[in-house]
Amino acid sequence: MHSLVEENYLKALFALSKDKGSVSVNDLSKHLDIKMPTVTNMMKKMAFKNLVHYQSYKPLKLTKKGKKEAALIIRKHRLTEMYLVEKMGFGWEEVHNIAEQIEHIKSPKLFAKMEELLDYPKFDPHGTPIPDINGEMEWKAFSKLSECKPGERVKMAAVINTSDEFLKFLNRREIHLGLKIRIESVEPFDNTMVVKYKNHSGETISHTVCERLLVEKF
Amino acid sequence: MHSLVEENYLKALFALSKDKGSVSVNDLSKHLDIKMPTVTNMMKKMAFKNLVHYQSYKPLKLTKKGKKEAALIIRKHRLTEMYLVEKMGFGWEEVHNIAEQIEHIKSPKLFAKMEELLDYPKFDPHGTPIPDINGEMEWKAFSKLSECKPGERVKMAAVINTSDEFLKFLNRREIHLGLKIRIESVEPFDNTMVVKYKNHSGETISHTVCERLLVEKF
DNA sequence: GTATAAAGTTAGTCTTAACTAACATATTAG
DNA sequence: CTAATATGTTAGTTAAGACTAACTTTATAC
Ligand SMILES: [Mn+2]
Ligand SMILES: [Mn+2]
Ligand SMILES: [Mn+2]
Ligand SMILES: [Mn+2]
Repeated sequence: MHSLVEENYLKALFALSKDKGSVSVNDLSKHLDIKMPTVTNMMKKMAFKNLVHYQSYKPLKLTKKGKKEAALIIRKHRLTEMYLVEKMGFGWEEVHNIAEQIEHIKSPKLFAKMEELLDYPKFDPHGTPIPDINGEMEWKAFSKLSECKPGERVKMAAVINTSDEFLKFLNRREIHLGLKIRIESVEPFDNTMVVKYKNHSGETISHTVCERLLVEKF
Repeated sequence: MHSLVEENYLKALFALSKDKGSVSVNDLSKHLDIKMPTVTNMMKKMAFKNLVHYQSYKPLKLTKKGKKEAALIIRKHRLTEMYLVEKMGFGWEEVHNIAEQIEHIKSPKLFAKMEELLDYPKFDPHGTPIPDINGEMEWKAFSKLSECKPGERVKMAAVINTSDEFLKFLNRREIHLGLKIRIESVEPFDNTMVVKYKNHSGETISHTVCERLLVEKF
C-alpha cells in the first residue's frame, strides 16, 4: 500500500494531467507546494513502484497502474463528500477538507457501505463523476452556462470551481445542483446573464460565474 | 497539533494507566510494539510538550494536559464506533479498526455532527463511556456477570474484551447490549452459568465469558 | 549483601519526506 | 544563433520516528 504522501502525489498528478495527459515537475511542485527537487526525488521513487513514467527533463505521465490508484483515491474522496452532504447534512462548501483526510482511510468496507447507503451515486455534491470500483469514470458532456443562449432552459449539473467562497456565493443566491434555470437575456457588453429560477426573477449572473457553472440542456 | 504517532502514544498511555495511574516504559513499549529506546525518546519529546511527566527510571504519568488530549482522541474513537454501528449498520465487531484511523481526523465539525446525529450518546457500542467535549467521562458501576447470583435478572451493559473473536462469539449466541438475562443457576464446579434470555433457555455461559460481561442489575 | 536478571538509557544508524545551494538542460527572446 | 530565463537535477542537510548494540540503573533471587 502507498503512504498518505504518495497518495496525494497521485491525486495531484491525476488532476493536473486532465488536459495534456502529462504534467511538468514545475506544475506539480506548485500545485503541492513542495519544492522541485523533492518532487523529482519522489517521481523517481514512484517510477520504481511503477506508478509514473519518469525520464529526466521529460514531462511526467501516470502509468496505467498509477492512474487507477489515483482514481480509486478520488473515488473515496467523492464518495465521502457525497456521504457527508447527503447523510450527515453538511453543506457542499464544508466537505472538501474532511474528504481530503478521509480519502486516505484504509477500509474497503467503509467506502462500500457509504456507496450502498447512497444507493450507488454517480456524481459527487459538486456534480463531478465518482469513479467506479475499477477506477473508471464517465464525463457527461455538460455545457458551460456561459455558452447558453437566451430563451434556453437548463438544469444545473456541476460547478467547475469548488472554492469555499464560490460555493457560499451560490448558497446566497440559492443556486444548487438540479436547479432549473431559464435564460432571459445576455448583456452584449460584458456577457452578464439575466436569468430566472425558482422565486428569483431577473437575477443577473456575471460572465465569470457563468463560466464556472455547468448545465444540462433539456 | 500532535502527530498521529503522538496521538497513539497518548491513547496507549491513557489506556495503560487506568489502574495504577502510571505506566512503565516497558509496558508502553510492549503495548505499542515499539522498542524501548524509541519509547524513551518519544517520552522526552512529549515531556517537552508538557503531555507527560518524565524522569529517568521513573514510571510515566500523563500530565493533566496529556490526559485531556488523550480523552479527546478516545472521544473521537468512540463516537466514530457508535456512528458506524448506529448510522451505517456495521456490527460491533467491525468498527474498531476503522475508528482507529478516523480518530485522527482533524475536524471538530465532523465529530460534532456525529454526536448530534447520535443524539449525544453516553456510551459506545461496547458499553464503554464516551468522554465529553472537555475530556470528562463517567464510569457507571456495572457488575461482572460472574459476580451475579442465581435468580437475579440483569441487563447487558458492556463488554470488557472487545476482540473480534469474542464479539463474534457473542453474536452467535445473540448476546448484545441491553439484553435482559435471568440467571438460572451456577455450576459450583467451574462456575459455568445457566441463563435464560430472549428465546434462549438453559443456555450455558462459561466463567471465562461471564468475567468479560458487565451487567446492570434491575 | 552480592549476583543475576529485568528495565531503562545512550549512542549511532536507517528511512521517509522535506529543504537549500549549486549545477545542468531546455526554452524563449532578441 | 546566441543570451537570458525558466525548468529540472544533483548533492548534501534536516526532522520525525523507527531500529540495534552497548551500557547503566533498579529489582529479584539466593
Ligand atoms: Mn473535493
Ligand atoms: Mn488528501
Ligand atoms: Mn475501539
Ligand atoms: Mn489510532
